[in-house]
Amino acid sequence: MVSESQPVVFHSLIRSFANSLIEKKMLRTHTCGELRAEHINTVVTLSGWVQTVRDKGGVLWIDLRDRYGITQLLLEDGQTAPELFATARTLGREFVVQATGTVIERKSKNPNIPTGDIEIKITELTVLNPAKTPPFLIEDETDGGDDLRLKYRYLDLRRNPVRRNLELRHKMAQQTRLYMDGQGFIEVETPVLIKSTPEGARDFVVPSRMNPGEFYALPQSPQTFKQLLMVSGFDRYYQIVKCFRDEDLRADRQPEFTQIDCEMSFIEQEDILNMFEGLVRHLFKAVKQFDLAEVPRMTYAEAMSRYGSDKPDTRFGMEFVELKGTFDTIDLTSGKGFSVFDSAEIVIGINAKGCAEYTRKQIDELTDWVKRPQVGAKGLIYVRYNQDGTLKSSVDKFYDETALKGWVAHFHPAAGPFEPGDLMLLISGEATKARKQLSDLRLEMGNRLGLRDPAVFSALWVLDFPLLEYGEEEQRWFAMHHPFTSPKPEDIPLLATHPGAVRANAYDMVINGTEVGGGSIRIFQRELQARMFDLLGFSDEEAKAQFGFLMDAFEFGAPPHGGIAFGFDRLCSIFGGVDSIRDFIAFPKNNSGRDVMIDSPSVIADKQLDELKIRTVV
RNA sequence: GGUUCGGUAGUUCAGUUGGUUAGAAUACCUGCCUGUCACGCAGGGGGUCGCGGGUUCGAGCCCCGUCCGGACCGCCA
Repeated sequence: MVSESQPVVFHSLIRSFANSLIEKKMLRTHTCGELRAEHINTVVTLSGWVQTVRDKGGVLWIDLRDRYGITQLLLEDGQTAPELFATARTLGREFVVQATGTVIERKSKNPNIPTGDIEIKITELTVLNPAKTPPFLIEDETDGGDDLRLKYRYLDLRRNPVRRNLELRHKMAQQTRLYMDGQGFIEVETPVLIKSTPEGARDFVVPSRMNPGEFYALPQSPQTFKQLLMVSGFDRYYQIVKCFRDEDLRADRQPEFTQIDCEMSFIEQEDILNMFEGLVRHLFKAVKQFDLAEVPRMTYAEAMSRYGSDKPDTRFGMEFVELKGTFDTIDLTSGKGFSVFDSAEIVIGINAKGCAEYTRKQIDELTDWVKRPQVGAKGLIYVRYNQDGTLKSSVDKFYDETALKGWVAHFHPAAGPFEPGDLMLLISGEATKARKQLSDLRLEMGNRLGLRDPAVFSALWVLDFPLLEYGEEEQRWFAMHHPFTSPKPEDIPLLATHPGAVRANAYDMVINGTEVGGGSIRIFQRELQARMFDLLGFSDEEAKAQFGFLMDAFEFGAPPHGGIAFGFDRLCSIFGGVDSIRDFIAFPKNNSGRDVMIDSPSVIADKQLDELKIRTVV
């Protein structure tokens, strides 16, 4: 469309643009989204991007687009100057143009767009800047793949769906600040160049030129700083803050992401739960006009036994039923002996309602699905409750109908009453693994049965997480949340005897199966904090070197405190009803942590490496 | 680090058992068209089939390697 061999045209473009500036004419009097029937007969000037040109010969329309909408420009044979037609016929997609004309009523209206009653009969048309043909369609339903869209993100951001996501994000941030401010919280910025710590996720590190051989780390969260702010007496702090983790990416994980980070003093867990249930409810109301139901609470242990997950999707039931295990179980000892069940620590199942008509092929396919390495089940047992009341299972060789009827009767109402037409899917094995596998299958069945509607919101508090988990490889205990999390007072005696049984004053908020926020009541006494570090395998010296400043601070009058942090990007994506957080971030990284638009990370010059004293001399 | 799917026109994709000149849609270009708004009609241009090697009379298709991308597992206190 625009060839490089048009210097004359370009010069004239620049001249006409200059002229319009010299005439002190406004580049626009209105946006492309605001003109309505009441503006008819007004002379207006619009500027924007050419969405499309529809040339009918005797009449030609230009759809002019900006962030606010699309307005149709009209050129008509006999009414519009021929030069304007000539200019209009040079326009390509995404040219930036300015047009002046009169708002008129359309002969044929378009009820699908807000400006569809009017059009602009133009008298002036200026190309402010031509454009190359974009590599993908700038339309709601684009033909561009993810990679291409990221490479030309500035074009992708012109599209309505992505722009709307950023507008949603803006609204979420605004409403968060409104709520937090209303509750007396103060927003304090904490440093970005901080200190690397061995616990938790990998740090991004930044070499220090002035301190050769030494490195800053970018914060995984402002955790220690917000605790220090509590010691300073800022009893209600929050921050909408960038955090960094050098771990592998996912659709819902970026190396840099944003948290709503909060901390309060002189509070108990109950205060935090109420305060931030309030925040989430406020956001739903203000942004989605949705009245979120009171957020139910569930202990970690309960979540694991009912859903096999610490972040269950509670938009649908399909709860676990234990046929063998630790809770409400039945006798599975069969006369013929089914070694798989006999040797299993646990046998658990779900009710896939209405799936009894699944063919052998479909069940085989499900079996293959759970046997994939990502899920890792050894197999899948089914019991089909036929419409005629008979039962058919994959273990008919081992269990008679009476036994199977016992299983069916064992399915409690929360699992979905087991009725003719239903399909029981059972997984057995070691408890932790089997629960995880059945949880994966439950979510997959939820997807297949359309039970995970993105327009439905179900929130949940998960409470009483274990304080510690054992790392088999390292042969030591790790903090499940982080090392500043306080144990439940009544469990403190267990620290010495059964560390794995100690429950933490820690809580997560889960919405639609996604962990959107998590926090804890912190340790605020030096003694207990030192004991935690000891349990986590820190020597006194290490603890002092890593967190001495915090331990010191605890000796200068630390108040009882606790807090929570919400994953802001995730929260936005859930509000938007989308799984990926990428389209709620203006310029995200791809799956390999690369920004394909600016091509980073990239190599740096030897000179820079020399200055930083980190150059490897070969 | 691993599993898996993919890489063919600007773009999104199809391409049979290895066999003639690699197709479709859309985008782009040209012409026609006075009420379009996913405009329509007619015509046209556009390909190192990611890259390297191998098997074969013959490779988009098979094999090996490699690069890139997606989803997932590990990882993410």
